[in-house]
Amino acid sequence: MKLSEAKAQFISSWGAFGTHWGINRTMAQIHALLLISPDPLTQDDIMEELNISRGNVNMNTRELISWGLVDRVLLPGERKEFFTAEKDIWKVATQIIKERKKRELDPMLKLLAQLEDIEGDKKSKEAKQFIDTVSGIRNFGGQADKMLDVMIRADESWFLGSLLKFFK
Amino acid sequence: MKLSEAKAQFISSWGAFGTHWGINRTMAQIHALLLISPDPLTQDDIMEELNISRGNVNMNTRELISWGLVDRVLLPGERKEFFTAEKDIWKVATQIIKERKKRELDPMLKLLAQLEDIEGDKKSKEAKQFIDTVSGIRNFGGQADKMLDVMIRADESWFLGSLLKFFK
DNA sequence: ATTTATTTTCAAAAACTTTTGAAAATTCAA
DNA sequence: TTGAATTTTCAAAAGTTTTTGAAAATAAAT
Repeated sequence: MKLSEAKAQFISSWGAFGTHWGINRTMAQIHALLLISPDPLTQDDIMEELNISRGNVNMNTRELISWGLVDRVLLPGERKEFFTAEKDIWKVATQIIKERKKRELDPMLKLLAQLEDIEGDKKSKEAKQFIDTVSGIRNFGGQADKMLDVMIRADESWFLGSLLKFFK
Repeated sequence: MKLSEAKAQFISSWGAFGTHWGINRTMAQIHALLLISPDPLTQDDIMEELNISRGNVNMNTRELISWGLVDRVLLPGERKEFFTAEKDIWKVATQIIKERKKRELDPMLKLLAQLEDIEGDKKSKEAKQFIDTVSGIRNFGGQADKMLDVMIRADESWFLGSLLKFFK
């Protein structure tokens, strides 16, 4: 496979996979493009490479920045802004986990805590199943939360090394 | 909070969270409803509880069944089909991980393997960064894949117990 | 074999999300 | 300042996904 072909494939697939991960297609494509670009790119570079509008690039680069996956860089002597992506995949994964935990898991656990104490008859079959389900999810979520906290704080080599030993 | 109110909240939030996890809103709501229902429900029960059409219930229950999260049950003496959800949250999580691994991670790793061997000059800055990025993702994904395999096979108590010791 | 209950299908409608592009705002240099 | 380059915004258009509901198919009872 030629490099140009492989690049196009990578960008398009990363985009498709992104949609399964709560990230929209274009955002994931821009991310993919920046991941394989050795040097920072401008808005215009991205527009041209991916054939998308200026507004679209602007909106999605900002979203990538808010996810902590992309940085704006200013090159000396250049008027335009450049964008560059974190290349270390462990850091990328850690950052995504951190954001999703904050945006999804933490609010869910907060809500479940509230739902657990309901008024009135807790002896009915209905109430029992409700409380059981909610507390089951809350427990599980709590464990996951702790585990992710450790992962986020962990150093890559320490973590992967230990995990491999653990699962060997 | 009253039970009815808490139930409605749970269903609606589970639906909202589902959308972040590659499951559509209604599918997640039906799942939530079944999770908190002590007894199996019919298509009509679900239609009524969630105010959605028959076609919608039919489509989404089938999808839930294909994810292995819901079962069709036939109650003796009843003409209609009933639906029931697996209530053990560890099994639910395991099942979701298994399906997503199959649907997303495995195909991605397969593709990345193909992209790694490109023709021609592998010394250019462009080619180097591309190969680096792809192999980085592939490595990371490979580790994740192994780890998830172990998790899927693991028994809850063994797994959570060990993990807690490990992360204490 | 016919009727009745139930489930499935799927085309069209509704709802939702993403993209565009041109105008407004901002930034920088002369 | 003023003007050119660049970035941002956002309403409307395009695209995508989900939902509906009625007709077709299937299954069960009489």
